[in-house]
Amino acid sequence: METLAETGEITLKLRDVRAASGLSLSKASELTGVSKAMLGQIERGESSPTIATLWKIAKGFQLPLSALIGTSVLRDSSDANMFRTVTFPGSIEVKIVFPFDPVLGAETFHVSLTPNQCHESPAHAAGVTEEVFVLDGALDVLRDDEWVSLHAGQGLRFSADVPHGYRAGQTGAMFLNMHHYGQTAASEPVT
Amino acid sequence: METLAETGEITLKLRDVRAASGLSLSKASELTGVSKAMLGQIERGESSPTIATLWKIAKGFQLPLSALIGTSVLRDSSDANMFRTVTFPGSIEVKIVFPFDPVLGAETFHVSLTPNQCHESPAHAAGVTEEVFVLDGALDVLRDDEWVSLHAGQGLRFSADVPHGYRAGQTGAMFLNMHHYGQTAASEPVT
DNA sequence: TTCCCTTGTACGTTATAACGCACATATGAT
DNA sequence: ATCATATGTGCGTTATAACGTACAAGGGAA
Repeated sequence: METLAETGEITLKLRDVRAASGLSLSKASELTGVSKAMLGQIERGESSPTIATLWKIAKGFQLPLSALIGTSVLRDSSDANMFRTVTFPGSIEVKIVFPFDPVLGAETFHVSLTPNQCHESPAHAAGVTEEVFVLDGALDVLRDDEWVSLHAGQGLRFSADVPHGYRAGQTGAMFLNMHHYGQTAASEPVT
Repeated sequence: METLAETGEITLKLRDVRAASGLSLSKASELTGVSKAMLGQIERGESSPTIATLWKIAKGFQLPLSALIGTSVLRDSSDANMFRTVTFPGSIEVKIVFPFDPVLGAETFHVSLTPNQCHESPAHAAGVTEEVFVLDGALDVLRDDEWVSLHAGQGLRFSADVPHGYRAGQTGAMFLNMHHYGQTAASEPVT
């Protein structure tokens, strides 16, 4: 089995997490039930832990597993990218509310539809989920070959790995559209 | 080391994933580079794979790691849980727009604040990100010891692992509040 | 039926994850 | 300075993940 050093691939975020919590290896050991020797080796990339022990560690630190596997420190995208109003050409008017963040695997758009305007969308990649929250007007969402009617203040969550679509009512519609992509940790090897 | 059968804990979704793709153990083996014997044991819960091999599998199937670890088939929460108006007692009025989904690791609330009402929130777990989208009124968000002013139609994304807070303007405020937890898979043990 | 191929599982071996303990190096106190 | 405690790393042993091969069971096709 290859080691992290040999493959040059990413190290788990364990060291960062532990440093952040200010715990020693010993404390972390009794907290997680994993020997401190093992914890040390994992931090140094000398060992590729089992998901069982990874789970113990995450549980001990009360963190989700993803907090350990991905690289990527959460960067604050609020300043630079906030309120950017890049608008897609062509059919519908789309503003970027929250740009895509690889850590979250999510992005949010603000979509405006003219009265009775219809927009069809092909199937996205597997595992993609969309959320729709209607801000104003009436909106029909095509999900599983069925149109679901929504009005302002209502929301709908659905899998976007099948063809789907949006259709505004007679007064047009404005809605938030969140895209959730599987997870991003996936883009980097772990050992 | 305990086995899945002994601890009664969750099995990885490998069997489901492979069944869905219609591949045999042999095919899956040469696709992922993991021996078919190992794949079989993992499916039966007789072995707790290393994250290294888990990564190989995910890579072979072109899936994110999260597709293998969590349980939880993506359930459509649109029908049953939509518009549930569970309201927190005490201070602020919160409605659940999108309930927490372990697959997405995300949830969305609809929060209403009375004029000048203020709500402080302690630091959440590491890796938690919040997004705020103002629907109506004026809202100040405390982020990094600094109040950021938002009005209707604006959004703000920030790390929620530090204390933060919300303060409505003189006309009150309504806003969507999205919580992104790292990833999910965290809610269930893996071996 | 018999042959052939594929499915998934069982066995024996090797590689290594995980453990407990001991050690070297701090950092602090008296 | 010495003593004390705690840090992180190295070593030897055990448990087990991972491999390769061999095997029993289930189809087809002749």
